[in-house]
Amino acid sequence: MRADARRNHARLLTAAASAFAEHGEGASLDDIAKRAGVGSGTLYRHFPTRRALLEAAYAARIDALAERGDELSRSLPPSEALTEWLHEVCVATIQVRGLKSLMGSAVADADSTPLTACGTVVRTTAKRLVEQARSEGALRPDLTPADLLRLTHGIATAAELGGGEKDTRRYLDLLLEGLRPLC
Amino acid sequence: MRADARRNHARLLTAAASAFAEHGEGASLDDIAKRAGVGSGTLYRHFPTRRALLEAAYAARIDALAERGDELSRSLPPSEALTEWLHEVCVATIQVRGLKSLMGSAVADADSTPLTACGTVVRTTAKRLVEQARSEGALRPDLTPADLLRLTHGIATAAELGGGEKDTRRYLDLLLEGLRPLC
DNA sequence: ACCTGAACACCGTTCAAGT
DNA sequence: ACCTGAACACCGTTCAAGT
Repeated sequence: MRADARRNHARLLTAAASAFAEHGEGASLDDIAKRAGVGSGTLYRHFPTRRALLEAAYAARIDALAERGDELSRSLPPSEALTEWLHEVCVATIQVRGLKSLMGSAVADADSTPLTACGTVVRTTAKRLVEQARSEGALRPDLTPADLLRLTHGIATAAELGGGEKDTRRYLDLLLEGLRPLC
Repeated sequence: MRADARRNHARLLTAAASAFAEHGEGASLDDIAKRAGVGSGTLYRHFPTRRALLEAAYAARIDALAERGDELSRSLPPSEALTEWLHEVCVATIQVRGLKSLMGSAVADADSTPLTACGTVVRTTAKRLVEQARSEGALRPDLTPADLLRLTHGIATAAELGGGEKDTRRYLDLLLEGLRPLC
């Protein structure tokens, strides 16, 4: 990769991050190219689709979420670790502007949407946490990690329609009540 | 209202309905005006915002949903009537193209989004069904009708990310499990 | 090998002119 | 009172020309 290409790539990423933060996932691509000081063609060369740019812009945030999953599974009992991690996914979905649609397609059915890098990372973490909670008998056996991620995304959507971040815990707890094995 | 105005209004509504069905809520307004055989200014005169047009295009569908709520509350025990109605809301949200964002803003917090006609109708029906289920002791007392509508919208979102309509029942049942009073 | 930016297509929105 | 459609602004996307 040529030096100027590498530099443009980096400038596009920072420009994209701030534009998405300001205007959400629909931010103008032309504006992003301008902020980065490159021609619009250069943006398309590096990131052929809006999704590719979104994915790249939030890769670090997604990795941080995966890292948090590992931390939680080390420091808490399995079922609490899972609960807490799903809550953090909810909060990130709501409060990080532009992340929502990316998370949505990351947890969508793999047959209908091609699996994204973000999807792989998030599913891997979910899988580990779910398996640990299940082996403790804290989770219905008929739920896949993908089910849980989708339901959590739904809860984030619901909380966003309500009071925002302050409803995430309450709504998630209601859901998780239904996910426990029947008593 | 002048005769041609009334005619244009009607033509715009049918054109909008088919365009939204084909291309979702983002359908081109210019294309809708063309299909209706009117100038674009006429569309804006009748429906100043995209939301106003969406609202008008789906008014009948929303009224039908309210009507179903009344039928269900007459023919089923309160808690089943509520469950069944919420399921029908889910199914409509997923399968009627373009309806989703309208339903979303209909159940959003009234402080952040001005209450729509669709919101009023849907909330009124939810309120009656929730009150009947609650008086039977079948529902947590800390849940408002708005909470339930938001959670249901979240469930529809989750099901859409998964297998579509075939997951609505399963996901909704999981949620409703958590909404029952603690045993 | 990579970049630039003009060019094209498309869309939303407004408004002067028309009936 | 209502309609028309040209005009403007804005955006996504491509690609010939340039280094």
